[in-house]
Amino acid sequence: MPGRARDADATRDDLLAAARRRFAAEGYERTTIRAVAGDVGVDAALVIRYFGSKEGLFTRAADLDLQLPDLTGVRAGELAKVLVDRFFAVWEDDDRFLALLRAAATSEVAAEAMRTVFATQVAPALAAVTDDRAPERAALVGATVLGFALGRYVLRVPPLVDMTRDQAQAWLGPALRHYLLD
Amino acid sequence: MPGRARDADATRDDLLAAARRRFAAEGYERTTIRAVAGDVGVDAALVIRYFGSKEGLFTRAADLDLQLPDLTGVRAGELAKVLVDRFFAVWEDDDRFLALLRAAATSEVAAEAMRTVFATQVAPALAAVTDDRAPERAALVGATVLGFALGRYVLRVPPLVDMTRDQAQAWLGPALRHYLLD
DNA sequence: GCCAGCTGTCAACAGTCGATGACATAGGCT
DNA sequence: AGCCTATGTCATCGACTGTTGACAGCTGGC
Repeated sequence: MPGRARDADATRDDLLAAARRRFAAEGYERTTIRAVAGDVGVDAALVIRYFGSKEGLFTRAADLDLQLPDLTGVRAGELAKVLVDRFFAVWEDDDRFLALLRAAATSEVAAEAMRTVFATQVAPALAAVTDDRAPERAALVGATVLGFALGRYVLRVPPLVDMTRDQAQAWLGPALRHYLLD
Repeated sequence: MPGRARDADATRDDLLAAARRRFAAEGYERTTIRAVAGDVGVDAALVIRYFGSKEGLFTRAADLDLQLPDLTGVRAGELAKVLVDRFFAVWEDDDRFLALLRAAATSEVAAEAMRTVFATQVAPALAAVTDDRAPERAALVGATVLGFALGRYVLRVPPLVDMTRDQAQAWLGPALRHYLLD
């Protein structure tokens, strides 16, 4: 019980949290297993034992659950607000999203993971409010929020960084509404 | 004159072209100087002699000139078409943009270069057609096209990949118009 | 014809990385 | 208490990286 108890599950969780921070801040290639292990105060070999490989660690660290609500019956005027709220929550509560976004630019595995998020989470949720061309609409909504997140969290373009959640909602709302309903 | 003439300028150009292809396809970290040199059939040390370092090579390879036209007096209905046309040209005529986009996700140098493109090319061009909140509007237009490019060329989201230039224009047009004029 | 300098090569270094397998230690169960 | 397994460490391997300095060969000007 003194200091670190020998609790494999807790160590695994710590490693995943550290991996998320590193992947989100530095991308896939610049993140080293040694650094992640060091953050937790553990040997790098343990990471390999627990997750098999660096790719295995990433896959486990960056699995993303958007938890999009059921949009059936949501009024058109409320749609964008609900979506933007949810995306902001995903972006800022956890490092998973940023880890996935940064890595997706250079890793085919991560890009595939991102496509899967689109296909299994975004598209089905939006299908409830669009009657035609659902895949295109979902892709355009995704591109919109990805572009915003890229500019705000990765490129750090000043006007996007300084924007409040409400301002972002006011700007993105009509665009999302257009992609979903026009 | 047989085979490769000993022409330093031509070799430099070949190296830059090869570097653009590699950076665009694999990102900054996965691109090795040895591979770029190998593509041209030259020793890796020569790359260092010509460009100083890997970062120097990247900077020279990924300098981007959008050549945005003067938008003064362009009718509101034509604005989006002009912009989308120009961006498609930049995306598909050269690998510079993709190299910069991919690298910007993991390299602070590349992110800074991207911010500079925003500040010195996009924002001034758009300032001609917006009267207030020009920086925000420019940033949102940038985020829109970046998000689209990310989905289409990097993540390869099927609906975006399959979209024709005209379809993209039809979808993006109203969104850009909103960001610029509303 | 020959030398000087531009163009390019070669070998190597110093560091880092992911991954492996042998080894140590702690702690619960009997 | 004593053992057995889960947990974690250590040393090391082999490959690859950016970068450097010494060297080689071609070519144009005197």
